[in-house]
Amino acid sequence: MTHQQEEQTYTIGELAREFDITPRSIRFYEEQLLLSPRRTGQNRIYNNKDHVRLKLILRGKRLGFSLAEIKNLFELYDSNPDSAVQLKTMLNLTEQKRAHLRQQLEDIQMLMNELDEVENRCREELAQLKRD
Amino acid sequence: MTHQQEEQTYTIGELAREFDITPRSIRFYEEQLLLSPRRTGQNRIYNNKDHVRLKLILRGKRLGFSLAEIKNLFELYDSNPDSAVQLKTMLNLTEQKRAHLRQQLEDIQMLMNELDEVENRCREELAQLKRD
DNA sequence: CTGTTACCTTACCTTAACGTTAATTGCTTT
DNA sequence: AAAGCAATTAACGTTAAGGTAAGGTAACAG
Repeated sequence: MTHQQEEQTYTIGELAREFDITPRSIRFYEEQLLLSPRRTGQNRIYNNKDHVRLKLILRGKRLGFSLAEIKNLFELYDSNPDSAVQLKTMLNLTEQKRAHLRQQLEDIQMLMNELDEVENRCREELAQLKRD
Repeated sequence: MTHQQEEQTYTIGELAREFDITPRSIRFYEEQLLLSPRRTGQNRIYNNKDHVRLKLILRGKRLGFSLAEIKNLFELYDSNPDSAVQLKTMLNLTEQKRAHLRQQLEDIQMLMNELDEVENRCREELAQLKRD
């Protein structure tokens, strides 16, 4: 019984559609060494690991990280965590990122509050207008 | 008793230092119509309103908004909310921004979780190394 | 065989958000 | 008066993240 590892694969077009980006972007991420899909002839074939990576890339982007930063994180994550030095470096970096995220959370909180106020004022004024 | 409204003012250098950006950036924001300080002769004089605006600009930037978007938000915020149409437009836009922020919150949550895992793994490995 | 579709590469173009440099101006401090 | 400092304008340079156009290949449909 040959145990075929039927791993799922994707074409570049499929990924582009799924994540609502252009193939150009995906190729660009590869050019920047954030992805490295297999090939069949010329064509790129993406597997599950690539799929996950792409998702992470986009998540990182939404949070305002540059592709270079995302690449760094990948490299850290992938690097065999063998030396204490490496591990400590990693801890430092995660702490930096954490600080960044905390700042963003704070910003979001303040903005949300302001949006609430604006919205309330709007609603009141709308109500006023209706009353006439 | 002449009630002097001693409003606080700032030079461009003071603002730059306070917010840890360059004067160039502040002038650029003005060029993009996000600020419009008074002048004494050639020199720019910023008041409290400008100070608040600058803070908002930077907050917006940290959240990934473009200067153009921030400008739009300012204009909406400033526009006299007189017509029902205007108010409804505003409500729509705030809802859009809200969705954006929610997405970011979700992203941050997932990233935080992943950072936690990575960190824990690192700490365990460090402990391992020490034990030898 | 022709056309369509999806993929490919190469190469140049674009936009946002400043950085950098240069040349100038007006204090104020020595 | 000279020097130093903070401000000014103008203009060109830079970087990131793709967009876009041109030309080419492979598979398949009619």
